[in-house]
Amino acid sequence: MVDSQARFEQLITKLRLMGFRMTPQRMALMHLLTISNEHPSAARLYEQIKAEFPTMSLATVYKTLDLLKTMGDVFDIDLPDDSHFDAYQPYPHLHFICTNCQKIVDGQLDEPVHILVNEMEHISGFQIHRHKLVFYGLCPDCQENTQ
Amino acid sequence: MVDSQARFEQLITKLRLMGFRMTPQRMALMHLLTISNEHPSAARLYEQIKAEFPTMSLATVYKTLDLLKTMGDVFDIDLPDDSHFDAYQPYPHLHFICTNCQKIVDGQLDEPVHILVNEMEHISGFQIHRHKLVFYGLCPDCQENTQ
DNA sequence: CTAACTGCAAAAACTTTGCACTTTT
DNA sequence: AAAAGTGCAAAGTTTTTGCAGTTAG
Repeated sequence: MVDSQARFEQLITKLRLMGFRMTPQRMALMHLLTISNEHPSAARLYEQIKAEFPTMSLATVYKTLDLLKTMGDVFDIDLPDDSHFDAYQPYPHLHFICTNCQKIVDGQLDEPVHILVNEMEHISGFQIHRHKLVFYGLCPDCQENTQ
Repeated sequence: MVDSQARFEQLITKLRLMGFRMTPQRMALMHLLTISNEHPSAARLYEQIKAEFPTMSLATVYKTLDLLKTMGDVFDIDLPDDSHFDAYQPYPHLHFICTNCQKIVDGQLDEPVHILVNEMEHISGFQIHRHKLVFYGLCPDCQENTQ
């Protein structure tokens, strides 16, 4: 277990260094995010903070989450943009998403993934039926163009 | 490459067998989904179909997507429900989501994942910075209770 | 003191739903 | 002919935005 208090303070230090102000609202949200193992929705975060902090607003939750996302300290389990559908393919597959040009590329599944899934079933005790593997990074084109 | 025409026909057969009717709107949507490698949003699907099929409605796109999702032939790259945030943790990690009780459980990353990521970088040519690994299935509790 | 942040309320974006009409079987 | 599906329009959700007022630095 990682010391969440330490992570919390580390985050605060980082934001201060970057010139952001430390408001009680931000503190509360960051504390909640670092201290808990849950994966709350924006609305749930709002409710929890509001309980001990009646002046908190949903808009501020969103604004702060945006800030943290931009800085890479928080991320959605969802994709950043809108929903993208993927038709069934007879083989399970995975996705590469370029963080520069937003391109989504399909990948094939092979040996290492099967090994991974088996291992994960073993570790988690879950009966795994489906999985979603997404890798973010620079695609070959964008690697060239940003050099 | 898999024969997408075959997948298309396979899907149609499956739906017919299950007693669903084959409307031109459904055909068009299913064709689009199986034929392309893209990962379109609902709105984009709607636009594309509407171009050659002016009577298509967004509502029908959603209804059909729901149907296909329920049958497991299409899935969102996003999570089914609302966004859930995850605070930065100094170590990258993965998630197990129970498809019965919706519980989200964190997992640790270890050897097999590092191997996987290296392999994926190699295969895709992407410079991978981040990844999202989500496994869906029945958690231990729900495995018991559904037996 | 002033630039940044909050919180309201209004707007935008996305998805779902009800119901009369149409179409598949 | 009957059951299922469509499409409209309205409602529900979630997220974003503008701006006046407040506050951290």
